[in-house]
Amino acid sequence: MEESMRFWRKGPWTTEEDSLLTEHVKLHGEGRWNSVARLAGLKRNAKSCRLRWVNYLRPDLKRGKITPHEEKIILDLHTRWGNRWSTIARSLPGRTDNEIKNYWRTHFKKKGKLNSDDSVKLKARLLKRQKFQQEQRNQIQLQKNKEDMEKVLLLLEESNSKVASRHQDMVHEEMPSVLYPMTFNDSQHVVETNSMYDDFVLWDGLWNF
DNA sequence: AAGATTGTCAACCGCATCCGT
DNA sequence: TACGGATGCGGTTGACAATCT
Repeated sequence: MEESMRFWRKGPWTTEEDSLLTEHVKLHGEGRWNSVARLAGLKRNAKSCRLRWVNYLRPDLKRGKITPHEEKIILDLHTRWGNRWSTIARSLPGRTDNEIKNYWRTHFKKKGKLNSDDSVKLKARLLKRQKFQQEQRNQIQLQKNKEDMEKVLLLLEESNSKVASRHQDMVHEEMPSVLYPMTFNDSQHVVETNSMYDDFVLWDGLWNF
């Protein structure tokens, strides 16, 4: 109650406030931002303290411009996740969600409006690459599954044929689920891959929507 | 040179979710 | 299980700088 009546300072942080907050977090660690504000002698609310620390004072922050490599990652992940900035930020050590959000808005959102064709082409290129990578992963998995199946069949052949035939159904049921896809033929596999791709496109569209 | 426009980024706000009681 | 406070997230704002006319 008393806290809500308190007059909180707003606007840009001063160097004194920064050092007070930094010292306090160094001593007591992150979290409990309400008490941080009080104990550090700051006239700032909890949210303001947390934001200042996370976006500006944290020692592991990377300063300077977003590199082309980071830009590529941002584009890639935004295609996949949409505006989930904190999720994207986790893949870019030293960069904050706020930074990435600002970068996206200034560099891509407007460009998208001015030249939607370029944006569409870029997105299509990224999707194509992702589809290719996904198919490669599927191929690897398929190959692995075939090898596993051959091992299982070998074991089955080695066992008594009568016992094997009596328990074949059971063995199949107990087979690890990861082996199931290998029962598909190639054409079925392509269908499965394409439907996964369609799902991805659909979800991507929904995110952007 | 000066005003207008655009770009950048720190900070705020409201809402959602988490977590302890 | 319900409630309230703490925390996190994404959208938005506003101040300042840079660029344009």
